[in-house]
Amino acid sequence: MENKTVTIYDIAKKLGYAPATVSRALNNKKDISEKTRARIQQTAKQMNYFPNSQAVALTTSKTWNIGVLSVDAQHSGFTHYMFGHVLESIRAEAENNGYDITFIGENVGGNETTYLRHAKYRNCDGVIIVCIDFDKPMVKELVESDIPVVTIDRTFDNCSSVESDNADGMKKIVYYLKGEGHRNITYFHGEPCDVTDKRLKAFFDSCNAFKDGGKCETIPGIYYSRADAYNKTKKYFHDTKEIPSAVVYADDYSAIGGMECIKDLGYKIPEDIAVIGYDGIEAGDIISPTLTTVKQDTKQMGTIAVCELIKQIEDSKEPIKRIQVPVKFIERNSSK
Amino acid sequence: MENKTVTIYDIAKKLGYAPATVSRALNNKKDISEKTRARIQQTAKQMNYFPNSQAVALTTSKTWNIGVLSVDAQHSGFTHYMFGHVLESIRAEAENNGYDITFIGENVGGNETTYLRHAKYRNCDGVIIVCIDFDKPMVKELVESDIPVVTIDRTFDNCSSVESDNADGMKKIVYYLKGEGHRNITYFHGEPCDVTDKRLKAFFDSCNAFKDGGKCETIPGIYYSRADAYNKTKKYFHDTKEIPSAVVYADDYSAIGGMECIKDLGYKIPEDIAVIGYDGIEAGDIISPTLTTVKQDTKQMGTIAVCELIKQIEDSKEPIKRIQVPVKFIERNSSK
DNA sequence: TGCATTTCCGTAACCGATTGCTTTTACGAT
DNA sequence: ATCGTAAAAGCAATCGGTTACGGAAATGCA
Repeated sequence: MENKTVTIYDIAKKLGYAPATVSRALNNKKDISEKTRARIQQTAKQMNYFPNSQAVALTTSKTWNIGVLSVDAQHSGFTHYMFGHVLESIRAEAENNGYDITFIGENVGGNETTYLRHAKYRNCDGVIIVCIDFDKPMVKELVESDIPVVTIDRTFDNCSSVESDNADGMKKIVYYLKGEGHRNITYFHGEPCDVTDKRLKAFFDSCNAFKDGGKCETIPGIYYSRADAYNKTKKYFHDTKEIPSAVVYADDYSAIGGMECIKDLGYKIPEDIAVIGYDGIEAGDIISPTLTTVKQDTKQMGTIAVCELIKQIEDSKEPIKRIQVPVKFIERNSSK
Repeated sequence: MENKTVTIYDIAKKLGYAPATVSRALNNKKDISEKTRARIQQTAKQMNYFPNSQAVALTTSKTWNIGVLSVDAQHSGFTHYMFGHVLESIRAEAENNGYDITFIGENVGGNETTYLRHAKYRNCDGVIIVCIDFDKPMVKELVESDIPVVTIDRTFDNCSSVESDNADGMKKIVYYLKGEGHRNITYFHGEPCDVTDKRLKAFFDSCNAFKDGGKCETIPGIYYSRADAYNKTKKYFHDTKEIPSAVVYADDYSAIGGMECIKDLGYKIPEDIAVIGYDGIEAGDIISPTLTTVKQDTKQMGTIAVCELIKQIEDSKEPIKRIQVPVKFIERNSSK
């Protein structure tokens, strides 16, 4: 087994060229004859040469590495439904473009750092941020740094963003329910954040667009918690004077928790109460009744984020963009 | 905004020392007085210095980076239930130990490479492999290289491995079913691979341990496919002469698909037929009836793999180990 | 006080590339 | 044959650190 890694010096020595010449040949630079270029490339291949990424990065200060900052409320990482799917899409698209990804964390080598320091330590060419708590000072520090950044589901003044069309998603839900004749709708929403704000606004705007005298209520809760949704629902149904005919949840997990409660309370879904979730998780199609929901296009979100970031990396004058990714309403049995 | 990154040369110049001295001070080396060490460390901190990882890696050839190779049959990446959870655990534990992770893929910079080349290109200190197709030549090449490797759910001669106790998991299932009085059991298993082989062997061994004249059958299929499980189940129930009283599936998703079919065929679960899955996905607790299953300890698996790998990295004489991670049987309503 | 050690720090080579500048070579024109 | 110019290749500095080696100063001990 050939254990020693071959460098451009080895190639140079073998062929009698200077290392610089080898470098030029391998990088398809000018100032080199076709003949030597071919010779060098060929020997490089046959010697199984590949560049040392650290050395390249040190001189060119380009690492072909993009940082990913992803923090959710429960710190579930990849196992978070939305983030996991977006991250997978990011990974795949990055790989297609020759980039590796590095997860940005709060500590490096055992001692704490900031996200920015971690990103700079690894010399990330750019960073994609997808997280709940964009208002954390550390996140802002990164966003405001000189590293190209693309954010997902949140906009900042100085960097591009990719957003799921949250307003439209909620609008689709409300218009659907109104179309089905529901007047009183209650929305159990998630933790306050950009996404939540947009959906809340769209919820009220859409409800108000119908002058049907219906009541639209919102109850605060947390994302991705069956238990929380169950408890909040129980309390709400106990306290409220007027039971709504339709309930919207922050996400599908919450919707599932909510449905459990609603069933336990003796209501029939969808006959007595229609239930709608958000996200489009697989389980929505498994449970009974199957769950009406809004599916976010996580694939697109990740792909677009990477493409935009690469543009920013390759051309610092690339204009900042706000990109909306469409969502899809999926009607299933929990609402009809 | 301070845009220029500070180097040890900046610190050296500012304090009037040689760069070498600064390096020694910051790395807590010998040959330096306590006084200067303190002075240098202090100024380094106040100048917001942090090392350039590429430069460090270039000289020390240690990158604090571990590669992760993870390929599943459907290429679902993080979104694969088992792998996603194991990967998250790996990521978290790596971070705790100061390592970043890099996903090893088949192409770098647009052109194809082997896993080994990718890992060497990034100079990974070590690699963790968790995948379906360990027999791929590229995987073998990596396993047999001089890079420390830890495999998950598969053993090789020359590297440590971490395995979920698949034999015990299946044994628990069979012994449970036998205890409940089931004699004929059919096992719809996944694609051929180490894991499948171990479970199959345990299935037969366990069944044979009971001399009750029961029939135990196995049907090949694929992992994580509701549709496949549905179809295989349908065909099996149609073809078989003797309907089994218990059915075991390769994983929980398959079990869910299987249950749909069984219900569609008019059988009651668990009264007519008991169903057991494998993995312990969240949905198993949501569907009805809730799914009896064997939960794999993905957290432990990832954590242990990282710890073992780091030991290998830090001491090349660290002995090779075979580590088994216990599983947990979870009895729910689909079997009782 | 003198000499042998330590202790502390600087010099310089090195890791593996890239690139501006210079030199050599080749070639066509005069 | 001479010169000018362009093409091809080499030289050497550089990126930001680490570390073997050597020298000076400080210390120990007699």
